[in-house]
Amino acid sequence: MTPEQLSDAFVAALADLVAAGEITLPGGVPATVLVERPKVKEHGDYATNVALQLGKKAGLDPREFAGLLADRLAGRDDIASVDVAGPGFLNVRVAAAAQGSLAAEIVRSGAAYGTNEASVGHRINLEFISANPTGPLHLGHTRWAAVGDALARVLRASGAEVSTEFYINDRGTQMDKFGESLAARARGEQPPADGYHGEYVAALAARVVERNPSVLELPVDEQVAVFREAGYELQLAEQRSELEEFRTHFDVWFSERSLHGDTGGVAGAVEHGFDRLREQGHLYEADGATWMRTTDFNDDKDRVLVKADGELTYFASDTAYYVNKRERGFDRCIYLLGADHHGYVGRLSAMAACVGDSPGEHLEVLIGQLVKIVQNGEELKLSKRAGTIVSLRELIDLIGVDPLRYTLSRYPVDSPLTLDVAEMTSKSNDNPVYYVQYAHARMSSILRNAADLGIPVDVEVFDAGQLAAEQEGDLLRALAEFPRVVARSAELREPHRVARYLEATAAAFHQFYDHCRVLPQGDEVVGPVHQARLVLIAATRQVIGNGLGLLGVSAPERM
RNA sequence: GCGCUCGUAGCUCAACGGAUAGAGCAUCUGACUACGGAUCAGAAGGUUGGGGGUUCGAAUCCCUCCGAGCGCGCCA
Repeated sequence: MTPEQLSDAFVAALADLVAAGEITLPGGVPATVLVERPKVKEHGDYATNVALQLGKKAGLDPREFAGLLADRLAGRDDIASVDVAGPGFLNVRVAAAAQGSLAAEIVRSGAAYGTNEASVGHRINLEFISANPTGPLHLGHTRWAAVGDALARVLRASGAEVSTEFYINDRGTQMDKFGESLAARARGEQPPADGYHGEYVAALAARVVERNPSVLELPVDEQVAVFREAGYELQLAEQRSELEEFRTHFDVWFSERSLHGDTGGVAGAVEHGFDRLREQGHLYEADGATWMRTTDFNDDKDRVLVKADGELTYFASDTAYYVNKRERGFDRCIYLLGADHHGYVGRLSAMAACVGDSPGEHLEVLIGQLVKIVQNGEELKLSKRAGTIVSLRELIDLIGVDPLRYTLSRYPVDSPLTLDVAEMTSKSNDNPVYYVQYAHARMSSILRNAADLGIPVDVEVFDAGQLAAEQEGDLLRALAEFPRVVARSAELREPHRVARYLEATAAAFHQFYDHCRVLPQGDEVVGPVHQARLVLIAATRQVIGNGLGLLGVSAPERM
């Protein structure tokens, strides 16, 4: 029995009580009842506070109200007991057979178990990382890569239509500084003070020269353009391949230049955005510049779109990009931004309002706190010689994709984070990723052994009533939670819930394993218990595998 | 100065407004004739930064103070 089915049972009971005239509910019968897993075992398999919530409305003492509900549910054969506890909680114990049948359902569903309908109909544009193509991706970007990609997977599993996008900031003065820095390095000179200084600049410059052997024979001002464009191409290709290696896939790589018609991509996008603002009455001219009146919507100050010298601001591009996203049919545009960009949230929200949208609904900003990484008690910051923050490349080499992705996605993004290299690379239980993966490998091993013994995993001969041990019940309840965990992760934009859930479920498995023998020993004859437990193992392995998949982490057969 | 985010065990972090605030690490004690010990069982560790308020009930919501990080360009 799943929590959803129990919720339906409560709703039906409420409707019955109303129909029988035993209670009155001024607000009507709710569509769902909140059913949760109690932390304490004594409180049953499931609990609900529905009587506490509705008791007052019904004009009844919560305990009395709860008692009426308990009587209604007590007769069902899938429910073993319903007790009223404390101020009016209802504690439910599910019949063993009803609990156990879930294992067979999971095996039948396979990879589809956990998918749900919570976000069906949502067309979501999910933008993250969006780094400048002027250098390597670093630790901060890596956090967004792991979290953003996991979020996309969780949203899709909940039925949403999702496009992941990387906005390439390939326009503006930093690109020229980039070109100047590369050219200077190629000539053996120091880059300009406000240019790019990392060691990678010299390496990149060398690659550009390799591709364009005669570039240094050009006049200096022409060199810059060649270095800028070639460096851009090389650096972007590196970002893309590293992200693919990190299993973070973007559906769309969106060039800022394309908004300006520079590459013919979305010609007139900026002007089109201005038209929208003008229609809505939030565009004005002052001091030779063109402004958006974002203060109409709680921004601190109005924002310039076209500078007095005729140049467009970065914010003008962002506005055009947002309008473009909306016109591509996305009804929710989600931005993952670092804490150092939180000052941008106010103007983004105001901008959405200025073009006629509702911030918080059409435009959603997730702010992530900063990450630090320490090794041997010291912060890994500047790989001094490279002059760059620790890069995605270095992180993958040092830690590995699985531990890196898992570790970064098991924390909520709004918590500042300190990672320890030793912990992430440790192959023991101080490293949650191995704890979870080990459970998967262990179950795979049992299933291999069963196959060797000629014992099939057969959901048809499966007798759910055999799974009556305490650890089996705990494990089954954990498995039943999976779809709602996925749904909630999607709704709250919190993929870390999946990781936490996997850890709890792996623990439930290990405890079950310790207590319940799955395969027959010695001369023992294969019996219903063995067959039932094999189905339970197959179901658990499926759930752990599905969950790891949502985080983009591999589920190994062997370790 | 204004604004945003964050303060939970020694450390790193969890916890739809729910019942006795939970895990891992570190510390201490147990379980190997191993379906994979990368595991399991147990001990110890807390005035959820302080103080008010809201209610049946607050780590969570509101106010205030303290502390930390970040942001406040016709930069990108």
